[in-house]
Amino acid sequence: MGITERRLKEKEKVRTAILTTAWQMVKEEGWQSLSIRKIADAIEYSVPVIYDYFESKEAILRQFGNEGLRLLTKKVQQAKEKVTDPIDQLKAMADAYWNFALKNKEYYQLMYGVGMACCEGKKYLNEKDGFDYLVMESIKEAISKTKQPGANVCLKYHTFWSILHGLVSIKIMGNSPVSGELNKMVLDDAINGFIKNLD
Amino acid sequence: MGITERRLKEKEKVRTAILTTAWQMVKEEGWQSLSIRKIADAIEYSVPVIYDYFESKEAILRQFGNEGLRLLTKKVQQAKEKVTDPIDQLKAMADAYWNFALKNKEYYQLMYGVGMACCEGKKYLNEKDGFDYLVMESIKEAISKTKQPGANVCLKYHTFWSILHGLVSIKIMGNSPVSGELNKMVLDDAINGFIKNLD
DNA sequence: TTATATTTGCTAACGGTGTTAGGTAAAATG
DNA sequence: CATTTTACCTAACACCGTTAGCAAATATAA
Repeated sequence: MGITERRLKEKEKVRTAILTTAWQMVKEEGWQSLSIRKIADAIEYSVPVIYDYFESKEAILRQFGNEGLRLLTKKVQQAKEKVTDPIDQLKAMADAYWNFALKNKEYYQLMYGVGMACCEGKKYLNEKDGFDYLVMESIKEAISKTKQPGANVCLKYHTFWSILHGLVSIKIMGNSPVSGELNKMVLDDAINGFIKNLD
Repeated sequence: MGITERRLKEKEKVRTAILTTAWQMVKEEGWQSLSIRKIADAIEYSVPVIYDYFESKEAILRQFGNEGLRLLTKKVQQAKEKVTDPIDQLKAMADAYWNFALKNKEYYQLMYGVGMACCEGKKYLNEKDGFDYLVMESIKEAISKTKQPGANVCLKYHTFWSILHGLVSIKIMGNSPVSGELNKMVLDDAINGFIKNLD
């Protein structure tokens, strides 16, 4: 069965060629200028061939969206594992989130629709699986040591995430009048406020 | 000169017809489905006529963007004027911002590129004129009464805005697992944290 | 009033997009 | 060897923003 195997591998080759070409284009010119036709042109196939591998352009975007989510979750998890104190964990995770988003602007844009086509949002994410769990765990632990151990963990998680997302998307959109270093200070400031308020 | 006057008024009529038709479409089907051709069709003119009134589609969007900004600023200002204590002002402004964004989703999306085409951001806003000033004023005053009157006002403003924007854009994208009432609690929670951290 | 100039609006096109119908030639299967 | 499946293509459909160029109506000047 060597022949069909080679066939399968070549199909896989085309598939990855589509993805890597698409990714390269996005890195170079942004999501808005990514087109099926350009991909087809670059991999030297005709346009309909793309549709043998992906049912639509959106399917390609979904692929990247989920990939980004996986990478982000991994980074956050690794950051968390380096420390044990829940407060430190929250700080480390905020840092990791921030760094990921800015180093992988394209992923973040796609994942959360920051300045993207197609507003529906969430479209390109199956679930926000790991991240919420990782954060809520630390919050729960941190809260248990305070005067109000009955505080709503889900609410606190949502606040945490909102702060992060707001900061990141303002930064990514380039709407920020604040320069690079100061931005990191804003992050620390906001997270500090969040932590103080846990108590 | 009654004739030319009537002419001018009729030109103005077409211009506003373009805008109101566009706005209606956006309200009904979102920004992504707004097209020059559909507008032309709806106002029963041919396509190039649109270009006698607006130099491009982007110019139309800019129009709405600035309009949204003006409305938001007004709402925030009104909210601020109702109270005198700076802390209360910050809370009131946060509330006003939140309410405006959710009641005028379309404006907010356009203004800050939440799930929109064309990422560049800020594209549709001349300046973020009034809002920043209004907020910074209250922050300055609030800080002066604390132990650290030397804190960076600009940084604090940026933190404040990030929290708001994060919350709002998560809510608008429908990515939020949190329901309506809880969302308001998240806002209050986050702003409380911010205020505690001013001290 | 007539001749010229300006405005107003149109059709038709250019180059771009995602997507699909339908056909051909090569390869795999019986 | 015949048949079916696969791989791939050309050409089209229905959209999009934008613009060139023309015809008719109107306003201005002689």
